[in-house]
Amino acid sequence: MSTAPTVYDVAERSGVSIATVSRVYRNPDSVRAQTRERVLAAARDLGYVPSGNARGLASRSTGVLGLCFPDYADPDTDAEDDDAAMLYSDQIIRGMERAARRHGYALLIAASLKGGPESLVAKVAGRVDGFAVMARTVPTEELESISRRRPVVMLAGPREDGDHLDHLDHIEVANFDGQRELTRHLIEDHGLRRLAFVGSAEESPDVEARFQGFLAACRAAGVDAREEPAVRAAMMTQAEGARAADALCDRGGGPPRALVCANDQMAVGALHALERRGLTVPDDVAVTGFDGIPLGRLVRPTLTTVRQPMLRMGEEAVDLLVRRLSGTPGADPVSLMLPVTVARRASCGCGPEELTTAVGA
Amino acid sequence: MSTAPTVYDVAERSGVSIATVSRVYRNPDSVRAQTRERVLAAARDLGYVPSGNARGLASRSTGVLGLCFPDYADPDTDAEDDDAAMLYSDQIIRGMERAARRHGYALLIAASLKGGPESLVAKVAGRVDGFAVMARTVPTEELESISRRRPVVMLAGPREDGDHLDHLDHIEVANFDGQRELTRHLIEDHGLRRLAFVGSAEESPDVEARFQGFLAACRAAGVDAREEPAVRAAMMTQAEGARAADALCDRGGGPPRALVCANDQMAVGALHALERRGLTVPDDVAVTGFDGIPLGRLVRPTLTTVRQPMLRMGEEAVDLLVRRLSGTPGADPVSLMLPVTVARRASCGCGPEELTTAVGA
DNA sequence: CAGAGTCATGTATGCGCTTACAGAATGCGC
DNA sequence: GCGCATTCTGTAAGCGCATACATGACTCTG
Repeated sequence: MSTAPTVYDVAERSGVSIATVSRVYRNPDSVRAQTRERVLAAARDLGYVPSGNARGLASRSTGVLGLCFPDYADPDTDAEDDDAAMLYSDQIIRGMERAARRHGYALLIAASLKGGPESLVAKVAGRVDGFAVMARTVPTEELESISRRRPVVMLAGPREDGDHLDHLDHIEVANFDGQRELTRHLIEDHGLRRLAFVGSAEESPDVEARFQGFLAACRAAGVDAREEPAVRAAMMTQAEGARAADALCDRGGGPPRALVCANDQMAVGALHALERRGLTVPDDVAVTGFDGIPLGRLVRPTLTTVRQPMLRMGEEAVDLLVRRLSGTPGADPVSLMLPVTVARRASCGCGPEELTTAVGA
Repeated sequence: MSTAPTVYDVAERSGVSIATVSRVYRNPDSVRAQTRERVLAAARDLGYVPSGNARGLASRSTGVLGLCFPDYADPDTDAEDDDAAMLYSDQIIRGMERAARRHGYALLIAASLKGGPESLVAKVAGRVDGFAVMARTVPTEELESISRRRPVVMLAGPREDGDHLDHLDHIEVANFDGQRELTRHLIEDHGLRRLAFVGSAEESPDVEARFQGFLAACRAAGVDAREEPAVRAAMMTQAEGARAADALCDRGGGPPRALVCANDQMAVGALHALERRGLTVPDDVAVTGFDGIPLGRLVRPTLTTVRQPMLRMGEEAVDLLVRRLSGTPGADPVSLMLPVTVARRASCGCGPEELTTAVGA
């Protein structure tokens, strides 16, 4: 790995100036064909690759978009089973990559490190033309500051009214409507009335919106529901989901008729916990999730859930960024709400076939 | 998005020199605490984010690793069904991202564009400290030239002996052993003897290795097998898999007893085609794939296949790159072969439970 | 209180490229 | 063969940061 060749080396070897070398790459038509060939030949001989850093520095743009996502890795997931490890952040990545490619951008991705958040921001924000952030990955204050200088779109986190982030674009999904429809289904179509919502201890606007949807459906049907989630899991993982299910079963009055979990991972954990206790899903207890991760179709019974359009969210994010980058700077912040799909599978008593209903937005 | 603030702005605002500002970020301990605070405060006020480009230029390293992968998007896949769209490149991405994060790197990803290959290389190679390439994503000649100046690891493509690429690290999976074991299983455990291999028209070392494994198993069992794949699909997609299955059924002598497909997508296509013809899998015709994509477990009958350890491949790739970046330059090229897992599911006559056997390496 | 030793900070240069701008070639009509 | 419009190419000035080196402010010792 000797020192990499630069424009100077190529220029010298082909007997032109560095400006001409640069032109060959940036604007080929502005160089006479014969000269161009000489330059390209020299570049080939030397193994020349233009430095993205220098190029970016000089031209003030990188041609790269970024994505910061939380480290959702669920340590409970069987490491051997790659499929199950695919979470929905992967789908956002794929969606963004596709859209970015269409627009001629590459994609830089980084999960939040526990190490100082500066590292995340430095790694991503400093190297891209614009980026998307999954909610609560980066401290609000930092985002606020960064988003003043370059386009940022917030994913899956509802706009937090009144705070300083209300000037950045953001994309969310119909958490409320989806959860309400799913809950309505449990109540009206399956006749369940003792429902328990499994939320999370961490403050999450998504989870809160889902809980409100749950409450709305309960109220609409005249079902008694406490104003607080029945359980708040410490983390939204399988282990915590299992623990939550156990806790609910051990409470006075026996297990509820349905566990409405705020995400799929917890729901899968709950499924396992109930099975261990000898309870049958959905006959003894129905279980539902939220997200639509692939694992939900692999478990038995298959998991009834609300599917988020993650691929599309990634694509929309890129489209927004690109629009910002090429558009008028002062444009008003955009807020998208994407519809979700209620997927009724076996764990609520439907199935084995999957039935779906689009909801929201 | 007015002009982004720079070290100069921060320096001025906090009454220090730009060198001190730089030190605050690069080497905080070398600056007096009081000064540091002043600088950080100014940075915060201004919304300062260090330019990755300038940093990279000056320090000659980016802290970013890259991945180039082919555009595997299968247009046949139902766009609504995000799960099914997850291919194994996604798993490599995830594996690389995880490992990269552990080592303090971010990950830049780009699928090959049809547009001039220069774009791919310029986008990725020029912006990273090292990168992985999925086989045949980048023209050999270009790779050859680039890999002289920075670490490159080739994924899933067997070393091509005798060509100029034999000096770069590479990671492959046990294509031969996996396909041989799977074929042996069909012949010996299910007693099938009329097998047809569905290969691909494009030249692919992976597919070739798989075919050789197939042949080896046939020979070992005294089964008559032609020396050429029974069909070479134009592309390795569902549509082409279906077409291949139809072609085989229409040949004289009726359908074979087993379709051994070179990848999962074609196998899924074949499944559909056979169903349309009123043939039952596995009773009339057994079908097998290769890769282990999530979709394989979602189709009915579930797909017997050879699972590649993609997550691990991504992780190993990053480990290799990091080692190269920190190690002695002249070290010999490394070649890893990762074991695969034969997953026996319903489409070969096993199942409904999945049975697995590790093979190779 | 001078001189040596530390630590904190400033000065100056270059990383490899893009891009005005200026200058050299070339072509055209007359 | 001259003048002028067109190409084409070279010159030079940064882009924002890291860092070697120089400088200045102190502390400590004798």
